[in-house]
Amino acid sequence: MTLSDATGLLRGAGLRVTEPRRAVLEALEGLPHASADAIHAQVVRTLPDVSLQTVYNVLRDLTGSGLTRSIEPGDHPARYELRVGDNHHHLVCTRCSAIVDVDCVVGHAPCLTPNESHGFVLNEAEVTFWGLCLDCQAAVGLASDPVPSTH
Amino acid sequence: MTLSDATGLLRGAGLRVTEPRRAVLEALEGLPHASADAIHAQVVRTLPDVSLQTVYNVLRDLTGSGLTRSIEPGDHPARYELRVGDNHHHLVCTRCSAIVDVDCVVGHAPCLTPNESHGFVLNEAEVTFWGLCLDCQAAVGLASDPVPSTH
DNA sequence: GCGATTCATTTGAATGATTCAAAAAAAGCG
DNA sequence: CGCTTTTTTTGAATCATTCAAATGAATCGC
Repeated sequence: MTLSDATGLLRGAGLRVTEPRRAVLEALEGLPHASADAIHAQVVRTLPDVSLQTVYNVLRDLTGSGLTRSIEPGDHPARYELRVGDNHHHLVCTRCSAIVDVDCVVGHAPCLTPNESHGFVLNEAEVTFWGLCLDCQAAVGLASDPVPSTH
Repeated sequence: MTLSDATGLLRGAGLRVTEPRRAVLEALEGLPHASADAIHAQVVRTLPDVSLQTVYNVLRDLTGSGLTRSIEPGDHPARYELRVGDNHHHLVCTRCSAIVDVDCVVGHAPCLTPNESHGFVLNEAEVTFWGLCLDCQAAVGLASDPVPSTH
């Protein structure tokens, strides 16, 4: 993300342009699905005085303005992403917490309409797929079966 | 839930039968989707000395044994339910946090298979529907439009 | 460009859900 | 009934997140 991209996004959202805000946007480009803590760690590499509290403030404002989206998988700390407005979903690794995006299945909006809505007016269907990522499959395989079996 | 039901469930799961454990099972029958705190409040009505810590311990053990399931919608505290093993999903009210069950759409397992699994081996698809429950629709309507419009 | 006003950031502390740890009590086995 | 293992209690710790007051910076009108 270029400096002017971030500036334009902030202006467009009616937010003041500040260094911490630009830095958080830039960090999120390189670290999709990062936690506040991880974003902070990245931001302080260029702006050493930015506090974690500021990162929380910035993420609150960005999310409130629709520039970022927060996801809260299970009991993990919240993660943030730049990809907004396309209602995509997530794969979460149960072992290492890696997260990757998955597009919503197109054609029949599969999960947006439950059988019975019990009178609820729905505005979002959130889908989280839990499983083992490739790396963790390998790691678990090694741990439980260090010598590849030939059977 | 009768006393012998709870006892049988615990025995069947290989867990020792204790009063707090039976009381938590009974509480969950009357309070589906209750938080640890809410379960505790119910349990102490019959067993005043049971601590919140014990409720957490019990819920950990019950969930570990498959007698209960925990759900963690967004940043809400965890909720617990007796209904296990049928992979149902939940409607959560964004205003009052009410939760109701919805069955998985039958016939085509809609959400269990994303388009691309990115190499993940999946073992669960969790679907959370966010919206306004009936009561909160009424309450919001009243607040924003106290005199029903005739237009 | 400059100053006033509004909004952002910092610092330090508080909160709330949950977990850890050690000691006391109870469950289940023989 | 007594022994061993597991559970419960008590009290404190942890972690992500939020609150609040004071300082500092960004924008608007001139």
